[in-house]
Amino acid sequence: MPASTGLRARVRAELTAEIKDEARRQLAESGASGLSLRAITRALGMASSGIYRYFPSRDDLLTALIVDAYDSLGTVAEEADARCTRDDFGSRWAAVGRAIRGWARSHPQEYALVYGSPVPGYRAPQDTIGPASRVTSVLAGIVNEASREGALRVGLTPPGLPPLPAHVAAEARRLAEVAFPGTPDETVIRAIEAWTQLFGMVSFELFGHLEGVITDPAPIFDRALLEMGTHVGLPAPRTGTPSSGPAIPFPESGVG
Amino acid sequence: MPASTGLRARVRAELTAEIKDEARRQLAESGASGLSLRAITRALGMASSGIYRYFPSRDDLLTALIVDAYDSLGTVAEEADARCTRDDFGSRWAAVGRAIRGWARSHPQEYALVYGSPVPGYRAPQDTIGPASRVTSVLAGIVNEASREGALRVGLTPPGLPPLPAHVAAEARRLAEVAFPGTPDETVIRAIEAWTQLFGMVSFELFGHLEGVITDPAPIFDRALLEMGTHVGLPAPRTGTPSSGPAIPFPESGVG
DNA sequence: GCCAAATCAAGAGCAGTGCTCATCTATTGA
DNA sequence: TCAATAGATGAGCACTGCTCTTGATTTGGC
Repeated sequence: MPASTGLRARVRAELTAEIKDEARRQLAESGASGLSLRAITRALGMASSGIYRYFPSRDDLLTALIVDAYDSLGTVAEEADARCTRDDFGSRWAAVGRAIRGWARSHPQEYALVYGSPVPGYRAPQDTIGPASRVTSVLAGIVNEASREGALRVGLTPPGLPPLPAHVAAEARRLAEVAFPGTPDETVIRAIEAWTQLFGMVSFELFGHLEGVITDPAPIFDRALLEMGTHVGLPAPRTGTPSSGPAIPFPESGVG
Repeated sequence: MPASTGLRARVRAELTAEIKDEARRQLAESGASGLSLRAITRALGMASSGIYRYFPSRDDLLTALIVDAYDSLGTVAEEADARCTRDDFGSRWAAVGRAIRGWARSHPQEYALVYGSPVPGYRAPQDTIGPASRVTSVLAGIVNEASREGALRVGLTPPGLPPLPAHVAAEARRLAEVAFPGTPDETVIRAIEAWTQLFGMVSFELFGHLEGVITDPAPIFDRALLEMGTHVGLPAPRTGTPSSGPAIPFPESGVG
């Protein structure tokens, strides 16, 4: 018995983890609203009322799962980025995009939990905004570093298009201050567009809106990644055309 | 007593409509999983078991609401398109995009129902794919007509980018046959990108992922619409810069 | 080592849910 | 007119989240 405050605290931490693990298992096979506190306690062999000492309500459990999901996705994105050659910005963008899609496909219910419709009557607490920003930071970081090293193509607005309206430019400047230091307004706006495009496509695929429209989303997704990277001014990947892995099959293997 | 089969059938249709109306009301204030059949019957003053003669299960009611939502959104998109000058393709694209966002903002729970995470344990039946395709058809129709009338800018892939990979081109050709007759492969793929970008941005706004990132989404959304229209080769709107209406406020007013 | 205080486990219970079923009534078509 | 059918009803089942009381354990200060 090393730590005085150890025994009880450790068994509590263990049970908390077990509850979350079982919750994740049920989430994976029944979805968010199929998650039942009583079923969890039943699987763990404890009394149904006992779980409330660990998670004061169902929403609190859900929040914990959301935080974990954001963290899991954030880690995957960061690792994918870290695996790339630092100044190959096009490849980094593509790699992170593919990592996000891969994580979403191997954790569909957790993806739905964080990027689907907000759970009814549930308002995201402050705890989630920290972990939520990790993925976004990775994507923004690529654009920022490319900008800092002069690898970004600028002057993006084509001749036929009007320049950024005042409201848009103002928003871009505000955003540049907090997340895109030294990046041109046009680039900031296009980064937002690419960001929403990326998650829009993943969500459409995961939520079934590509069914009957696109037979194999992987190559389309890769092409979109390439074109959106170009759209924000990133250079093309050096290592040739990126690939989202196997064509049709993409079981539970994905990233951890 | 005019029609022999009339009285009973009409009162049944009326009650069915009343149930859906009450369901929509509850949906708007409690979300999809807050929808309770018993609460509906309570509000309608009928026995709780009576509702099952009109909707055999909760999922069937949900399906009916989904179909109605798709139809409502489809109508709004078609009307917005119809209001535009036929050969002003840039304006049509922008108008339909803004109509979609407007409908989503005034029917957030119904939008979440159809474009959010699929409700747990619920698989979309065939009934939904027809109405679901209406919005998509409007968007595709704009690109198609522009293509047919030679208003589409082609040769979109910039010098630095590789041409469409074989898999992507094949998918584009397949899609062109069913939805984009005579439209170049590059355009088809970019239309898919613009489509997912549009709904990606609306979903991010509706589901709170723009919170703390973008203060006023309307101008950004308009700019994205403009740039994505250009991305697929549509000409710029003739009527100047489009506007998504009032800056911040956007209450329940929207489209019906 | 003792003992009050805090923590935890357990079970009963409440109000709510979707859904089924037997029963009774009202409408229908022949 | 009358059997067949559709509709309305209330009881009941199994489930849910959550509360509260009761009793057993572990803790930290003395």
